[in-house]
Amino acid sequence: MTDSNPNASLPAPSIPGDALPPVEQHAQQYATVRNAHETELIEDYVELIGDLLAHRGEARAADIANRMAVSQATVSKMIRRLNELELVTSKPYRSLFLTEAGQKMAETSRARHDIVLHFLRALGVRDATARIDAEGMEHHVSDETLAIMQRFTEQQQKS
Amino acid sequence: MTDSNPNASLPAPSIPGDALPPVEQHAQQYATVRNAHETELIEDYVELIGDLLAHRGEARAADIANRMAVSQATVSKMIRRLNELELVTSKPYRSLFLTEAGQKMAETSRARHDIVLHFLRALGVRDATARIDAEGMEHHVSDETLAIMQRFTEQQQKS
DNA sequence: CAATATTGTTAGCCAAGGCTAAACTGTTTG
DNA sequence: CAAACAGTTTAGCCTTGGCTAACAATATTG
Ligand SMILES: [Mn+2]
Ligand SMILES: [Mn+2]
Ligand SMILES: [Mn+2]
Ligand SMILES: [Mn+2]
Repeated sequence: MTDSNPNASLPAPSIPGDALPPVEQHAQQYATVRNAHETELIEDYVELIGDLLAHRGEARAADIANRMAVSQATVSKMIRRLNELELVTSKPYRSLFLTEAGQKMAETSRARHDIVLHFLRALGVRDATARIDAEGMEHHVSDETLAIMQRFTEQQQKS
Repeated sequence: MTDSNPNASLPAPSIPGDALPPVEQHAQQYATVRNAHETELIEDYVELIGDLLAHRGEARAADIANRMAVSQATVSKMIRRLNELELVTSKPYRSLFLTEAGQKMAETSRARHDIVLHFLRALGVRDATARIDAEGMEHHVSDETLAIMQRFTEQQQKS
């Protein structure tokens, strides 16, 4: 479990900027990222479906495919998964709806996404860039950081 | 390519917080994230190998497995891929080295990672949290945002 | 220097998330 | 109302990134 370092007496090659974190902490970093990637896409689907329902009144597979730039087959397969996870309900060839759990996830995801987006804009990032960065960053921001981002944005607006 | 909205005369359901972005822009958001996810793991491996070489003098598969909390088989398979991509050179049962291209990628990734990490700390995020968040966020931060983060950190340090 | 422990590789499995092509359903329109 | 069109599903393929189990090579140590 510890690093193999059979020859610690070798000269330290070049000055290391920062030391490596302890193995357990380092491992936690990567594990958390892998974890986030497991739910990331699910969250984006559910969030998008929620937005389509709110703004358009319905969520069709074709709209999702267009907005995600993905084939309709891919969306169809994903919808089956969302159904199995009981996040959406759907009848064949019909529009989609969110379950209770789905609505909750959509709301949470949307809120987090907005905090990150507004934070980036408050930082001075151009809108188009902020939107792109937020889409990826949102899934990797802890609650702690999220709270700090929100505070920062509010402060910015008061000035 | 446009949204299907066969009944635009329906009453807009609830007040939408923010409008949906235009389809093309929205699609770009998701496409950029998918793109980042293709190179993310490669970058983390190369960066870690570079760090191990710098701080430990050698990069062994077992160290990578421990630090990433992943099986040795997974690492071994990945190393074959990195070899094919000509990012590392390796002889069976021996330590790893980075090619020219690999060193360049390691340097770039490390620099980006550090900017994000230092930014989060400057924002007031606790170190352990900042490290975890940075590991995921680094792959989703545009050059524009990166530059702004760097400036912010420098400003912070001057006060 | 032989036995043991550690490290690395290979084979074979699995799930996720893409794709295309083909078939099917539902809607619009001549 | 039949035909054409648009939307949806299914089947089958591929790559990535995990895993375990079995085996092979190297390193350590009694
Ligand atoms: Mn997202
Ligand atoms: Mn990500
Ligand atoms: Mn990194
Ligand atoms: Mn990373």
